[in-house]
Amino acid sequence: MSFIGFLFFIFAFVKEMIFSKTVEYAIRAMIFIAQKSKKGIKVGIKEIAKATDAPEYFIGKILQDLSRKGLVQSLKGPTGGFYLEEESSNCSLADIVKAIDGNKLFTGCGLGLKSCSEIKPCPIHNEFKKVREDIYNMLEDARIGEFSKKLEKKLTFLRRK
Amino acid sequence: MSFIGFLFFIFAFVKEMIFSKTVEYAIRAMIFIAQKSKKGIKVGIKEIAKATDAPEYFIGKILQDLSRKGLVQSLKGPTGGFYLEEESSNCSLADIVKAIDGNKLFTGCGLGLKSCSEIKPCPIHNEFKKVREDIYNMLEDARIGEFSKKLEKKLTFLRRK
DNA sequence: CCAATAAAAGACATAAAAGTCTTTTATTGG
DNA sequence: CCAATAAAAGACTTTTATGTCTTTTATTGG
Ligand code: FES
Ligand code: FES
Repeated sequence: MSFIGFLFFIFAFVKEMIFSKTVEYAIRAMIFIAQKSKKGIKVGIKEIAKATDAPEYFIGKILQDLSRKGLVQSLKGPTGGFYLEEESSNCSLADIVKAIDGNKLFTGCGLGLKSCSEIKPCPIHNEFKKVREDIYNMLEDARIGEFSKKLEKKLTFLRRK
Repeated sequence: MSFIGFLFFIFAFVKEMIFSKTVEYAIRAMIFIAQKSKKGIKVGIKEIAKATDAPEYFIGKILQDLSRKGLVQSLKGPTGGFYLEEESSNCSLADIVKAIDGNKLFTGCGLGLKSCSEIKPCPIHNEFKKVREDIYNMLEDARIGEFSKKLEKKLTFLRRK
């Protein structure tokens, strides 16, 4: 295979993840904001973008949306930025996914039938349903505020160099 | 909320599934072809599109691709169509996903870090890894040929009216 | 009040996914 | 051989996701 062909081969494998880019950036940003908020610090978009390795303007749009929906708080002007009130830092990753992409991930049919149905199930319904519920539980159990300690200790990361 | 607002509310919930449309159509089509192949019948694109409620030209493209990759067999001309050789009907859903979208779904980081890593894990690495493995096992255990009986008995469905 | 700051809002641009159509090639039965 | 058939190939369009830039609005400290 030629070198160019090899590159195509590699890029062919850069697709299809569970979450959209928007959701990925949103979760990383929210976890970062939560960490700073615990110290009473508000953070600006530039800092968030750097810390989470996300496109600056894009993460701005996403947070603007989450802000309208009340999942994150913000303040304009000098000393302004994004932060989380006590209640918001208890929000789950599932809440973020729902706010951005709705319930489809948690209720939709794995093979794309118009809806998931117990009565007229698709061939993988039972197995898929279980996985879907596992995903939901994982995201519902994960609260935005709970990641700070491990991040501080550098046991987990929001970006990779 | 206005009626228009309500419509937007509804449409906001039509996004973000685990599989791409391409993968969904591919799996439905492959299961259908397998069912017919057991009876020694080759099926054309029009019939596949109808039976699986997929866009005709699009499923054509998808099967063309899978055919090049050897996951499905085809024959041109009258009495031609798509069919599965014995070996192909033992192929797993994981094989189909891999052929179309690569390994990202099975190996990628849930929060979109450049790669998933045990050494520098993202905050949800452990939980996500488990879910990811469950998805892989579900798809690897499901063989294309094994769905025919339930489809015949109308216990499962490839389309919903 | 004012200048600086930072998010909100809205318009715009690009890339990728999804879907369609037309032409070509292979196969078949007569 | 020939006409009909059906997939392969390739070009194309549309839609959605992703990403960028510019202008407006709110807030602050001096
Ligand atoms: S019907 Fe397909 S997952 Fe339930
Ligand atoms: S590092 Fe994110 S899932 Fe492994």
